[in-house]
Formats: sequence, structure tokens, C-alpha cells
Amino acid sequence: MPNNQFKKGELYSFITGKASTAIARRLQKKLNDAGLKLTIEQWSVLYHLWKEDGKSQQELCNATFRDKPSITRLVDNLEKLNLVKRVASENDRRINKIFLTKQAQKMQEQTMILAEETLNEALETVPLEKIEVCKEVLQIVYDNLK
Amino acid sequence: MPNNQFKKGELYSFITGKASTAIARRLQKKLNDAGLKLTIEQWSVLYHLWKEDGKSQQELCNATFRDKPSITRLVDNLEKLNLVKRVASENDRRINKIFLTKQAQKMQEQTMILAEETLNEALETVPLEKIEVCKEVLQIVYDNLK
DNA sequence: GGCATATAGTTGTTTATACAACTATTCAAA
DNA sequence: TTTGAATAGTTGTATAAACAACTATATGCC
Repeated sequence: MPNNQFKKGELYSFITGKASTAIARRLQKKLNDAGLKLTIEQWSVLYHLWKEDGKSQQELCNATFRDKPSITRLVDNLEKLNLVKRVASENDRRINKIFLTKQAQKMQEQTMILAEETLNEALETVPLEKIEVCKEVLQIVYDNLK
Repeated sequence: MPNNQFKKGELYSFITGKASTAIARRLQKKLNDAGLKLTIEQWSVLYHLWKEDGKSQQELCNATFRDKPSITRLVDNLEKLNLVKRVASENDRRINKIFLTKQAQKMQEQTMILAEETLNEALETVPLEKIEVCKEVLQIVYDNLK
């Protein structure tokens, strides 16, 4: 039993993602307070389009670790908010490419600042080298389970 | 900017809780495969009742980091599944104490084994001392934001 | 060319979350 | 003792996630 070092209470926090839930809630609050009508989940889709506009829905599935129906509905809602537009691909008509509107392009800087703020608040007082170890462990966990 | 060491891609993983999502999905799959009709969220409520039966809904809110409506509905569903029972408190009639049924009591051992299995799979190859650092960082993150 | 199969996306259903507004009960202070 | 505030829980509404079943288009093999 190589890694069975979890006392009961610690097991719970790992499974429920207490820390990342707290981070997401804090960022959501910052978005609300800034008057941005945007959920974290919508933000997470925009995030990948800011990196590269015109991704397909399938590419957004892979990038955000969501299934296809989830992305369909997030894109539905982002379209209603006038933040993205579906454009059928020329080459392959099964594919929708998703493009940011002007309005969404303008939101990038402000929301990224809020995201960085959130992480700085979350990691206040944590030494750099411990953050590095933590990032490394979380990546391994993800790789082990994917 | 003491802790602003996040490159863009890493920022994303921290906020979205990629690792804890993967852990929760893996445990959900194990519950399904074992034929247990139970969501992770329902499991997380039972978890605290297994530790101490008869907690109030408010105590379950605190223990699971959920708000009151979320607990109301989780308890609704657990009651429908015949896993818990609401019992009005004698002393204070505002309070519901939540008690496990026989059926739910019997599920503890099996699901705890699945949860530990999940974590062992998640943390395979991660050295103990790194797990300790990771737990510590996640706890500080939670404390910083709560 | 035609058919099986794979891929991209949508729809239906159930469960869960977050927030606001609400009811019921308790407590405390004038 | 009454009244106003605090506490416990519920209900309404919007958004999201997971899974299954579905449509439409593309691909590959005969």
C-alpha cells in the first residue's frame, strides 16, 4: 500500500477539491463585483479562445476537460450573451468554429487581471518552491487518472 | 507581486481544479461500476454522517462547504433513496437532524475502500514528502480564501 | 458508387450549484 | 411581554455537468 497515507479527513479534501472550489468562488465573486455577467465556466471557454480564436467545439472539449453536450450549451449561452459566434467550417461541414466577438475580445485583459489577483490571494504566504511541488503533484494526479 | 509566478496555462489548471475533477470522476466511475447508485455529492454527505450520525443540515453545510439550498436538495434525494431520514430536533424545532438508514450504514466500508483506491491510483509514483507539501499548500489556499 | 464506420455536434433527462426570497422558530433587549 | 434580529431550513430560478440517444457529415474500403 505505497501511498495509503490518507487519514480520513484529508482524503475528503482531496476528493472534493476544497481548494479549487474556493478559488473558483473567489474569482466568480470578483467577476460579479466588476459587473461582468460571466460564469467561471463561460470564462474558461473564453480563456481558450483568447489563446487561439476559432477553435472548434471539439477542441474546446479537449481544452476544458468537458464533454460535448457541456460545450454545446456553454457555447449556446455565450452566443446568447453575444460573446462568441458559431461559424460552420468550409472544409468540413460537421465542424463549428467558434469566434470571439469584439465585446469578448475586450474582456480578456480585465478578467485575466482578476484571475491573477485571485491566485495571488490564494497563494499569499506560500513559498515559491512549495507552489512548484504542488503544481507538479497535481499534474501527476491528472496524468495518472486521465 | 510576491506570488505572480503563474504562466497562463498553469493559472488555468489551478482555477479549474483539473486534478480534483479527475479524482471525483474516477471515484464516480468506481461507484457506478460497483453498482452503487450514488453520486459523489451524495457520498460526500454520507461521509460526514458516517463520521458522526445525526448532524443537522447546517452542520452538513459547514462540513461539505455547500450552501443551505444545496444541502436541502441533497438530503431530499438521499431520503428518496432511503439512505437518510430527517428527524426534527426535540430542543430546537428549527433543526433537522439527519440520520443514516441501515442501508446507508452498510455502504460505508465498501465506498471508503473505493475512495482510498482512487487516491492511491491518483498518487501513484508521487513521493510521500511531495504529497505532504501539496496537502499543506491546498490547506493554506483554502484558509486564505475562506 | 455504396455501405459501414468514425467524427462533430445536438437534444433529453437527472443531478447539482449559487443566489435571492421566503417561512418558521428561537433569542434577546427594551 | 412583546417585538425585532438571528438562525434553520425551503422554494424558485438560472446555469452547469454527466450520460445516453440522436442527426449530419465525412472517410475508407469493397
